[in-house]
Amino acid sequence: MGVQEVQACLDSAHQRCSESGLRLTQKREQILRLMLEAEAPLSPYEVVDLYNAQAEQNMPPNSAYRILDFLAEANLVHKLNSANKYIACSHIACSHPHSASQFLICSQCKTVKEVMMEPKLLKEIQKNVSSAGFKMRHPSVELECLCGECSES
Amino acid sequence: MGVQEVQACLDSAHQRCSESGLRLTQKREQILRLMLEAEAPLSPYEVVDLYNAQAEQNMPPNSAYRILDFLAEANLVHKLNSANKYIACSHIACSHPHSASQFLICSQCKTVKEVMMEPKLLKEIQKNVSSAGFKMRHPSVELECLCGECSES
DNA sequence: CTTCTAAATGATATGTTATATCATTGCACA
DNA sequence: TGTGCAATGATATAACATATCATTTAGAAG
Repeated sequence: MGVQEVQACLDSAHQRCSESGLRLTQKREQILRLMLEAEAPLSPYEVVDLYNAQAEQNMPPNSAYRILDFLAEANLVHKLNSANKYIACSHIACSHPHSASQFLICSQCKTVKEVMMEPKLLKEIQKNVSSAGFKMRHPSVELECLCGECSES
Repeated sequence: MGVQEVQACLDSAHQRCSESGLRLTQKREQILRLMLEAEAPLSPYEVVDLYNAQAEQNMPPNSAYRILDFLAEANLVHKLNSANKYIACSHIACSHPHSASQFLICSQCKTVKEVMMEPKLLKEIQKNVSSAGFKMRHPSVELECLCGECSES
């Protein structure tokens, strides 16, 4: 993601936060920037290492956990439960609303692709869920895959 | 699951393993029995504790990890990646083939319900995957939900 | 511009989960 | 009944996650 795009995301993030009364503090913004630039899923400890290397500071792990949780709550990053990692949302700067995401996770090289689910597909899944007496809490799906490159080799 | 059902699953598991050249050793069978009786997702360490309590032995954690991995490879238990837990497959003793599973995981009380996906639904998901150049490796889906009871309170 | 307050972050310790390495046991096969 | 490989055990330690309390900082109120 280019510098301008990152900046656009940060601006948009600031706006969305202030609209909903959330505080996008300096640290949180720094971490969000880092996630946007990474464009790959990062664990809290990886975030710590990256941040400390870049900022020559010493963020404790619990801060990284807290900040990532905040960003996930604010829908600025997604939590990939199956990998215990976080990845920047690829639609922060978009203005139009989005359907749920499918995360395709290559179990070999760990790249992640976020694709949209058709509303119809989401509805079908939710139908299964509700007929079992459950309610979906987080309309996203993580799938264990092989990416194009890895499935060739 | 009743005693007879558990036994039927174990018998079926033995047969399936010998057919495919896998060794369902005594330890592995004991762990599988334990998982079948539990009917709930268990972490490797929970398996260790249960086993040690029942058998008055002292299984090291790495053995539990290895055995659970084996059972998952053999499709006798499912690995729930989002929870890092394992749950006995609810269809070991069935003779007919099965479609992929949807695991509905209550994020509050942690109960899990395994429901089947209609082949049509699975196909749609796979279509999304392949049009992104990926291949599904494990046709199962874990969904963060609230169960009936928890969504009431 | 201060002062107050609550939220955010830091420091520290420790609990929990996962894995690496090597020794030992046990089962299949000759 | 040895022999060799797979399975398991023993041990240590790495990696991950969280709990608790101290400190700082940002925003509200005066």
